[in-house]
Amino acid sequence: MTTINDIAKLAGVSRTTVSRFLNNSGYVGQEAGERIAQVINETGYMPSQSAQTLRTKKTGVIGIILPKISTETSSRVVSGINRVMKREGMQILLTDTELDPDKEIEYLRLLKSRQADGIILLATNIGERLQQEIEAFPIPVVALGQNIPGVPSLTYADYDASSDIMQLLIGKGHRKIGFIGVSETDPAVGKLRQGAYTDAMKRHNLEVKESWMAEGDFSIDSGYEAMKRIITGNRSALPDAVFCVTDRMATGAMEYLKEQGFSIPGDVAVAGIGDAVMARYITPSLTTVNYYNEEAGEAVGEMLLETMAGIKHSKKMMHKYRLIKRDSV
Amino acid sequence: MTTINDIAKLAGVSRTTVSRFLNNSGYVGQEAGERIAQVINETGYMPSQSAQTLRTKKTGVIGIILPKISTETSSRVVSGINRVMKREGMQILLTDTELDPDKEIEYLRLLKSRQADGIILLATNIGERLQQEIEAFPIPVVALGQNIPGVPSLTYADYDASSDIMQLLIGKGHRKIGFIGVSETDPAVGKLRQGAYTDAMKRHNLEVKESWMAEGDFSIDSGYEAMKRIITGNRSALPDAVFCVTDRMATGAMEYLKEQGFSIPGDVAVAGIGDAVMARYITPSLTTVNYYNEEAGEAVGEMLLETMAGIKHSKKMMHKYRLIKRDSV
DNA sequence: CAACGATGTGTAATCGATTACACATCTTCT
DNA sequence: AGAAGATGTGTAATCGATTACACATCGTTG
Repeated sequence: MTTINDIAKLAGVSRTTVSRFLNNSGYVGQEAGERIAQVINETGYMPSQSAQTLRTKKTGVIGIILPKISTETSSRVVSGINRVMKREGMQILLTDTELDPDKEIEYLRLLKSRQADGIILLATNIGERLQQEIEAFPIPVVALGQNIPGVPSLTYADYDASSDIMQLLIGKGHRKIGFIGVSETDPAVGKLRQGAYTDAMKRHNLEVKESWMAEGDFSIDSGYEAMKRIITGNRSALPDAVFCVTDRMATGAMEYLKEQGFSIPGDVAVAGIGDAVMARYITPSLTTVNYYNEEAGEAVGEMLLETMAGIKHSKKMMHKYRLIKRDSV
Repeated sequence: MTTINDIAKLAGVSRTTVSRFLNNSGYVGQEAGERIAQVINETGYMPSQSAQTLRTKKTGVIGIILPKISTETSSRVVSGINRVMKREGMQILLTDTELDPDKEIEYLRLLKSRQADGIILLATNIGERLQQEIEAFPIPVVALGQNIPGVPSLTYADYDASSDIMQLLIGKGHRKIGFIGVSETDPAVGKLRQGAYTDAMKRHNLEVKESWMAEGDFSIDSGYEAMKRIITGNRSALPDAVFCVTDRMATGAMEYLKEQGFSIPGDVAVAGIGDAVMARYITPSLTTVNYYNEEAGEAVGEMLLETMAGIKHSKKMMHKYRLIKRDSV
């Protein structure tokens, strides 16, 4: 590998001058500059990032901690983050916790040792230890999707969006509404969305039957199984609609309903959240909420940038969303 | 930030001993070791990656150059790569060319300056310049999906898989088979799959009508538009099947056909490639080919690891695939 | 024309780790 | 008992950049 010293030697100047040329700091003479430029071109020299980092403490890398790398939501968000980071000439270091909370801490530490300039955390469930770790953390951390106390967080409008879905369902005349959710250890998807469901039911004096509610784990299959449990457990009093907290689970639920010969939305209406690409192309097309994940990614990206620049950003902002009415309701 | 010097001071030893303790190289006394371990625990010290890299030339990071970050294929592949890299304690640096060939070179250079230990390249179209760049590249590069001369490459069985699809279509009695492809600048998806199509047609003495062929750009919409062009341009002699080179374009094509009241597969059969999640849940479910992208990711990962270890791996291997027969054919 | 600021370049310290080499003890073996 | 090896630790050079400081030259100004 060619180093700055090689360049200096070849161009007949000191490495100081080369460095000045590269960062255009200080003065560099016309002639010297040209010689350096030439040599750099010929050699294809690029400064060693690690040496630069060692001196400047800036890596130009931000870390993203994802619950799962290969989901539509993740990749949309990453894409958004990528856009703003690219603009700033920053790279992204990806890590994947596979839904294991211990790994969140592990990766936080790892990103510290890699001296990431900042970290974006897409947590699912947030524990005591996580918060403590971040508390004394030497590099800026921002969160997306979950509200983490003491951390600048950008959250989705989970409660409002879910309420809108419920409003739509009820507006269409549905009264016996079921619910397919996820574990309440997930504050946003688990708690908030379920809260919106029960609140809406109560507000309209509708009965919330325990047996109309089932829990999945985000997967399509778990939606299928949850729907099955609801149907088989309520032969005499079937719900006429089901609110699923993710599109994937809604897809599974629809799959089961279709298999059993139920018409959607005739017999049972189905709604989801997330606006997966799939949602538009399954039959019937799925009513859902679009969260603008990519924009959210851009937004946390900006948020992190500002936090890194020292701007106190601890106020959490809600992000816009859009209800998409299709044929499943 | 605490450094190795701080630890040394606190533990009352020299930084050499601390380093030896950390890497357990050389001897470290029982007592000294305990004191060091203690101090490290108390301080939460982690060695500076950049300093280590500067000395050892190893970053523990590999770069991935993707054509597009937010696609199902990309995220599956990345997930597979991630699995094997995690096992080796390596991190992943992601870059996204947004289908711009110039960026492939740009990112190659960038990853060089970041001293990635290796690079995995998912190229789409491969030019002269790219090859030259890699030729003299100081760090190991492997490719996935495209066969790049001089670079260890893992390619999918594009030709065979496409042939199987054609075989299936023809076996089902279809004779007037249309084709929705992508630009031939993409050797794998563009050329190979189209080659399999025309070869199969010729082998069976079937006419290949120019107007039955259309080109898209991977997007669902482009599949829709391509299908539209084929239908509107052939009112008198409609194809009775269409082979689409990706599931997304197949989805778009089906969408148009359904809109126009064609029955699938009754009037027109449709087949894709890729086994997108969606493929199983649209109606009718889409006949396609699963490429085991995640396993392919693991495989290139291993390939890169071996290349990094000095094992000459220039022989390209084909990866397995699986024909998935569903209801659209 | 002396003084001062602008311009151009070099010397050497520094960032935080690793590691070759040297040195001191302590065992163990003949 | 003396030599050879094992054990434990420290000194200092090194990796490739940035940057404070010093120095030289030149044009401008009062």
